[in-house]
Amino acid sequence: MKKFLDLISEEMGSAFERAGFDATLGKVSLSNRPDLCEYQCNGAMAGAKVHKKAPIMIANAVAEELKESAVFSQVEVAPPGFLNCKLQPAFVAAYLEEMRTAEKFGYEAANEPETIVIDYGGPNVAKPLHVGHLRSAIIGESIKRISRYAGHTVIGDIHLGDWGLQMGLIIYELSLRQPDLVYFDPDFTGEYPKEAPFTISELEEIYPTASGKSKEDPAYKAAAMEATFKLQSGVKGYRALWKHILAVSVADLKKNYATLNVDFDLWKGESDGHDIIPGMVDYMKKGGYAYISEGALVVDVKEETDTKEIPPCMILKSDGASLYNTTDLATIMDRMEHIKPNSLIYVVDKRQDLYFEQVFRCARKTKLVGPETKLHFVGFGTMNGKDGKPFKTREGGVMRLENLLKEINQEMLKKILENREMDESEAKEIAAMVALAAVKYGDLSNQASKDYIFDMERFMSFEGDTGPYILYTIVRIKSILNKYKSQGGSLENLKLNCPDSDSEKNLMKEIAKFNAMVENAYQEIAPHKVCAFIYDLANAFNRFYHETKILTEENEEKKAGYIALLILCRDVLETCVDLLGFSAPERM
RNA sequence: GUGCGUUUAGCUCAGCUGGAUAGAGCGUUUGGCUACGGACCAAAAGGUCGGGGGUUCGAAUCCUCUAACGCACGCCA
Repeated sequence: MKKFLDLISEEMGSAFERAGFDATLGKVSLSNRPDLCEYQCNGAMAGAKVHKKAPIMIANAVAEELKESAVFSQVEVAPPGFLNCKLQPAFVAAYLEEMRTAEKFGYEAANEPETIVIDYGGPNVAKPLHVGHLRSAIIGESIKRISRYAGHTVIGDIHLGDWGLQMGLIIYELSLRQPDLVYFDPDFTGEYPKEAPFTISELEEIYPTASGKSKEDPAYKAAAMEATFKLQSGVKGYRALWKHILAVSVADLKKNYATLNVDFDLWKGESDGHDIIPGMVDYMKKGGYAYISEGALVVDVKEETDTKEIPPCMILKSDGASLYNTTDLATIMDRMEHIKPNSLIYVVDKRQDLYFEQVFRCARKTKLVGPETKLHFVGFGTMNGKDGKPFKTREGGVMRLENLLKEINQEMLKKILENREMDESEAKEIAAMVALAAVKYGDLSNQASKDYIFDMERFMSFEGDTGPYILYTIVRIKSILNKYKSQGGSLENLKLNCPDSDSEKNLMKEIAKFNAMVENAYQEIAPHKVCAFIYDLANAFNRFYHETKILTEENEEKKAGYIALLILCRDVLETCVDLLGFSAPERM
């Protein structure tokens, strides 16, 4: 379906043409003077120069052409040349009726689907998720869903941190605690046990302990590095142990991401790049891209247009070890070879901007990535506390994600039980849904690139621009529809009314923005536009609801039309909420 | 030091890519429950869009200078 504004603009454009002016001047936009009109066109002003005619004259001529329009019920001219328009209710209703019955509400998904890899999440193995991981998960998940809705093949890759010194630390610490484990016996030739010799909570304790020791004790650190090296060079027992660590950790991560309603198509990690690193390094050397500088292997990524010095992209450290850039480049190489994406999107802390600039340039220069493949860095800002400083626990430590969510769920449960009577298990389930909406909406309604203040009290409020308010609106609609059904009404064979109140027409116009909004959110990689849309839509619905007797409407046909509008409104809202990565309960 | 980002109502944030009187929410003040969920709705007050200069019919938006804050700047990830 054509976009609503485009249709209106076409009508306006053809009037410009008939009056002897350029049709492209007929671009119509939402009015910023709602007291005067619904839509406006400023083309007469823009066209004054080209056509060497006063704007007011152009506008008058155009308005004259639109007197019998099926689209506009009113076109007025205001100095110096604004065209102020109102729409025919029947035109609005017809558009909505088409939307209602169309696939995806008339949103035209891409007819040549692209393959898009989204790299987000980025947790470290054996370390609990903390609030720093929250934004990547929430934003990445939403971008994935939006891109998918736009018709593309989207692959979400978690990109685990599973290969660095952290692994050596854990293995070494284990060797001290349980030296008798077969993994540490170099002469062992049998099968290693299937069960891991530790649980996730033990792992989570081992890592910080080991990390602390290595900072104090150089000998300990050296031993851990030795263990890292042994692991990376393929010592069997170490690899077997590493696999256990990975398995235990991934199982726990899956559980945690599931509560966030976040899931990944690929659970690849830095380790998956490891095997291709030697080949890649070779390739970069042979191609003449990489050279030794200050002992390290680097690729120059400077460009003439740079306004500042861009340091070279480091491929190998001076001791020959790989680093972050190395595994990222290897991962890119791997993805280009096996997935051949049209586009790669990284949802990462914005402080890594320069690193990714280097990595992207390096990937292009070395032709790992061709010019036809897009590389996007979606850097997100820091999640701050109410004091404007990075979010911490009350004690000043790093907040575990699990604890944060638990706290929020409890608060929400309390709120819900205050307002409604229901049994505890249902209340808990609903509280979790609403709490998740609060957290996600609170995050996504801000522009991703900006820092934002994580104010749980505000996010959890049922009033204002919040997740719970959106859910409340959806639940309210569902409740009305249920009542309608229980009164014997049918939800089938309905048809929208021609709107006869401002609030009904206004609600329809809000819904009509849907396809343009999705397109925009996809193009701009901007989930917050979805939030802005549903907030406006929820407001428009509540206004309509407040002014309209729906179930007590005596004219059955009209009542059915209201119901059709409610269904459409609910469906659009639920679709959008799904694009953001949460969902609405039946009641709350 | 260099580069990037941010700066819009008391607070938290939008601003559709240059349009008329800059918008929401929270908070404050006020009004509205005999209808379908008042967890709602309506209204008021609140602004030199960090500051200066420029571009043009017209600037929060584009250019330039400047200030404050944040971040990043080769062997961490």
